[in-house]
Amino acid sequence: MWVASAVGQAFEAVAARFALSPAQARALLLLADGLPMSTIADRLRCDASNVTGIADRLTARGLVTREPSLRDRRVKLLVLTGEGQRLRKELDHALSEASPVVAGLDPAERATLQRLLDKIVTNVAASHCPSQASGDRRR
Amino acid sequence: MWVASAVGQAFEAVAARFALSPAQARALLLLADGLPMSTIADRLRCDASNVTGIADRLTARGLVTREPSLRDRRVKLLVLTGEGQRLRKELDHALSEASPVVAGLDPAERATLQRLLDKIVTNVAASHCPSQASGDRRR
DNA sequence: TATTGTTATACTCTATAACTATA
DNA sequence: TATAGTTATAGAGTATAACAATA
Repeated sequence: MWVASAVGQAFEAVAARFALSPAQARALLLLADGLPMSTIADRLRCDASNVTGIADRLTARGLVTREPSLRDRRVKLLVLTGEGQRLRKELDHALSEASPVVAGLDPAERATLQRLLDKIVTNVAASHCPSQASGDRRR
Repeated sequence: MWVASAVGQAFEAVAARFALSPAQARALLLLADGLPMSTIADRLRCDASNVTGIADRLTARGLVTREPSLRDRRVKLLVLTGEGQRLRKELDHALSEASPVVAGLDPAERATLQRLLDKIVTNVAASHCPSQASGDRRR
C-alpha cells in the first residue's frame, strides 16, 4: 500500500508539471482515440456528470474538442486536438521516465516484479469482469 | 501503475464502507498515538490548513479530540477517542482483508513480491530522506 | 422507457494568504 | 522573527437529482 501510494504521488507530481490535475491527466491518457464521454466516465470510474467539467477544462486549454457521433446523436466524442496529442505524448513519456519504484532494482528483479504485476492485473481484471477479459466493450 | 491504481481504489472502497473519505481514513490510520496536527500534515503531504478541516470532521463524528501539548502551547495533539480507536482497528483489519492484489498469488510469489516491495520502500525512503532511512515506515 | 450529456447543488480535499497565539 | 493552528477564499473532483434531446 505504501508503494502504491508512492506511485500515485509520482503520477500526481508529473501531471502537475503539465498543470494537469490527476483526473485531467488520466482522461488525456485515455484519449489515444476519440471516446464517448460516457466511456470516459466508465474508465475513470466516476459519474458521467463529472466528465462534463473535466472536458470543459481540457477544452478551455485547447487540448480536446467535442465531436458529434455519427451513429448516435446523443453521444459526443472527446477528441484530442493537435496540441492535445502533443501534450499527451509528452505526459506519457514523462510518466515512463519518472519511475522511482524500479530505480533501485536490478534487471532480474524488475523482470520478476513485472511478471508478478502482470499476473495481478490478469487476476484482478478477470475477477472484476469475467466476460470481457479479452477487452472489448461495445454498446 | 495499473496495480497501484487498483490498490488505491480498494483503499477508497474500504474507507467508504466506514463513511470515511480517503484523507480521513489516512489520518485515522496515522493516529495509533496522538500526533501534533503539523505532523499529520507532513505525513499526509498536504498543507497544514487542510488538517483543520479533516480534524473538524473526525471530531464531529466523535472519533478524535484536540488535546493541548504540555511542551508547547501552540501545538494541539489529535488523539483518538474510544470510538475512534475501535473504528481505526476495524478499518485496519478490513484493509488487510481486502487485498485483491495478492488474491491470485501463491505463497512463494507473495513472499517474492513482499521482498521486492520492501526493497522499493527502503530505496524510495532513502532517496527522499536519507537521514531517516532506518526509520518509521511501519503501519 | 431508457440513455447521453448537461445543469444545479452540495460536500470534501487542496493550496494560498492573512490572522492569532505562542515561541 | 518564526512556528502552530485557524480562518477565508478559490478551484477541482466527487455524487445525486432533475432535465432536454435522442434512441
